[in-house]
Amino acid sequence: MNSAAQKCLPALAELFREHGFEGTSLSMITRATGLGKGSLYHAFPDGKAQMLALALDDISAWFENAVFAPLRDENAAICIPQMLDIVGEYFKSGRRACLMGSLSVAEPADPFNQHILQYFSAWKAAIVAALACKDADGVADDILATIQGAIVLSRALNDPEIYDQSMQRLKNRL
Amino acid sequence: MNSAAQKCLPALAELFREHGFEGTSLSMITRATGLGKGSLYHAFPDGKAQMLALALDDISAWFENAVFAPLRDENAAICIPQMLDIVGEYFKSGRRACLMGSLSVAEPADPFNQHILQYFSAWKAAIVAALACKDADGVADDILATIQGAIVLSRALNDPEIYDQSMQRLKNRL
DNA sequence: GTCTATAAAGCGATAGAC
DNA sequence: GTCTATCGCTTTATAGAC
Repeated sequence: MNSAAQKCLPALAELFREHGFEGTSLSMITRATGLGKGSLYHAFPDGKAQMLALALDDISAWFENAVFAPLRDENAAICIPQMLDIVGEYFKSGRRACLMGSLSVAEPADPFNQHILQYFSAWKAAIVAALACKDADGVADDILATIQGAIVLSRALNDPEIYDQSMQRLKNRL
Repeated sequence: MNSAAQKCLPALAELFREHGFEGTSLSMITRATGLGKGSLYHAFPDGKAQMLALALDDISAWFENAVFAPLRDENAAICIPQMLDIVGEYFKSGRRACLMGSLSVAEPADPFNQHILQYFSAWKAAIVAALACKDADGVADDILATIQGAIVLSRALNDPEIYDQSMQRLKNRL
């Protein structure tokens, strides 16, 4: 993949986040990236589906470095709350949707289910490894579900405080 | 609204749930409902947007009767777990997405934000009234976020048990 | 009230000049 | 590597027969 393609992946992710896969048109993409259709198809020969697939890979890579890796290096009591802070910043306290999460509840799904499954599996595995306690599996599910649910609810009620307060309560009960 | 329109609202909701608003085409709708375009535009003069709007109203009405109303009639210790069971059945342990929730994280949103806000506000208010305890607001957010997050996660990991176990843990900590 | 036919616009994708 | 022009198709929506 060339650097022009690499550079526009964040903009693509943002579009898919806000409008979904079918709701994001090539004309929206040319507008947002400043690249014509010719350039886009030079960078992404397989078209829109590849744009989403690579945007998802880009997101996974970011999480691997910024979220999953640190969980393997420190002890749970410290690193889980740290993770929640980093993730809260990434999702802008729920103002920003989770692309992986939103694709898992709607959209064509089939071709991208693998990306989504791998993302959440890797995240969960990293949390389980950090916890190393009884029912770590259940607690990890609880953490991930609370994050995803807080995003949905704070967006639905248009109130980022709901996200922050949900994370505070999550920290308290861990 | 005529009865033919009323009758096909559940089928419409199911389509929008699985494919999103933009991902659901009129040809998919004619196939799923058995109604031609002429009939559809007779029932829904304002087209696809009205189909979604009325499907959302239909969902809200169902929740009002089956979920919100019972919360106002009984005491919290009994009715909250009962609500979780009814809702779990409705969402088929996360196999079925929440249309309101999925619209709140993606899609055109703007025209439908009001429906979504009202749905979650009413649900939250009913829970708060049933709880009648300190920080009822926070606990209600916790309940709603856990439900929404459990749907996202169990769909992403393709494992309905995650939904059921999340609800079990939620009951335990209430 | 339901159908078929059709209109107008936008879609994803391609070709070819530069 | 980026552009413009264009293809073929599907989209939403409408018109009019029955």
